[in-house]
Amino acid sequence: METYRNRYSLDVTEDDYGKLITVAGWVEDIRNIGSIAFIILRDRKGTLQVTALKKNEPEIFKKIVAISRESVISVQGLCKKSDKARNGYEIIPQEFEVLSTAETPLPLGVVDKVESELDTRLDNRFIDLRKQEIQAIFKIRTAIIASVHDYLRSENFVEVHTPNIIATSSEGGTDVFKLKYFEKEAFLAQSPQLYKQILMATGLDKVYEIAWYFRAEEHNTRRHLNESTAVDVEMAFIKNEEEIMKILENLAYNMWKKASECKEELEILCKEISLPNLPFKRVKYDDVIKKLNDEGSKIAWGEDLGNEDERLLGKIMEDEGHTFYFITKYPIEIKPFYTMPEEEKYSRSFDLECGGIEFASGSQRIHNVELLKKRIKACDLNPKDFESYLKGFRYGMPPHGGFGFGIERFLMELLNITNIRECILFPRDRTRLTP
RNA sequence: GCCCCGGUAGUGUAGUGGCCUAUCAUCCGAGCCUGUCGAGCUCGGGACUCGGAUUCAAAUUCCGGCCGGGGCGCCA
Repeated sequence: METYRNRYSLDVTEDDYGKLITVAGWVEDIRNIGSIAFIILRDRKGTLQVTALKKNEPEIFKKIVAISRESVISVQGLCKKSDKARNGYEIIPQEFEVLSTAETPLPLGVVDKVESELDTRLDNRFIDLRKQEIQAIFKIRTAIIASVHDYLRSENFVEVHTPNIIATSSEGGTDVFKLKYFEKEAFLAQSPQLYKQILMATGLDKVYEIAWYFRAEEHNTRRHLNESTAVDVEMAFIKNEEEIMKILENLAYNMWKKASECKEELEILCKEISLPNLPFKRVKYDDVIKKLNDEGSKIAWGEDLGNEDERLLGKIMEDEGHTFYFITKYPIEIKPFYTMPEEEKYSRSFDLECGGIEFASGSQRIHNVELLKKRIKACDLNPKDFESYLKGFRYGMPPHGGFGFGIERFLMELLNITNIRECILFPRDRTRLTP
């Protein structure tokens, strides 16, 4: 054989009928009927059938019926029109090569009639990902990320890559992963927050990063990962947070829209996606508290929304016809130190929520170094630990703001996936460090 | 970090002191079968998370470890 593959299963057309073609992939199933045997061969596009008759090709027949499921093979054969085969054609093998033999039994069935637990699937993620419905999640993920690049570049954002190994924790407070950096102590970045802010002092004005977030919090839920990804955006010369919210809602809309265009994948997942209306509803924190209290929540002003409250609000907003909505003007005391205060007790901050789940969190930032130091102290942190960050504010820092937008959370809500671990290839959670 | 629940063949499960030489399906192996497509049929294979305790007797009760699931807090 000159090549292992010159057609994918679903790319075969009527023009190929009667011709020699070469296909390759994984043996999904073998059905040996005695004098005739079928192989269901799977590649990234779908499956096709290889049909072998014992009397015509006894040698190939013998090899075919002996192969184990999920082995990798390449087959050259006659592409024959057939009403009995699902794709309308089948391959009559002339040459047959086993590229890799799968051991038996499989740790996880690809097309078995029993479900497997998520833990088993994650332990054998490479097999789990052979399922088209699992692949569909990541194909949609690719499409979403492509839309992030498309949209933000169309708005003249510059893509950046900031360090993941950093000297101080990004936002203080929450747990960070410690590591040894030669003779020094370092941390894994909780987010690119401090660096994307420093970049606002450069004149790049608009930056974004598809960033890794590392969080050492010992949570054990279906909504949390210790290593996750996000779209981080920061932009300068803004008058207020509304300018950032406009970018965010357009970004979210574009991501949602792009996902809705993944017809094949959505069909595999049996999902339908309807587009939200722009602009998204803005609700002030004060009004959120009122709404929640009216519905029986005991939340007091000044508290952050708990999980139950977030879900309740999601329901309330849904009833009012809003899937996506912003919660704005949070009390300054429940926001991180870099958040721009407003009036006495509020802040120029916002969260983007969808159906009771927080997708993104952002704000206008403080650009005055003295105010920033004051806020750092007020949050029980030491300005000395933030010296290299603060330096960026001393030699000309324009007003700026931005947000972080969790990609896995977004996918989860988009596709109604109940466990966030399904939305990332190799999840890192409280106990999982492999694969 | 706190609380609740669980761990039985490769994968999923049934079994809550003796009916267990542990159920069923899937899977794996052998055989039959010329159109399968959740193929069918026959035969075979394979498991009680680990350590300790209670008991005449433990998959089953108790204690501890390990592993897993869920919730809360925190967050994205």
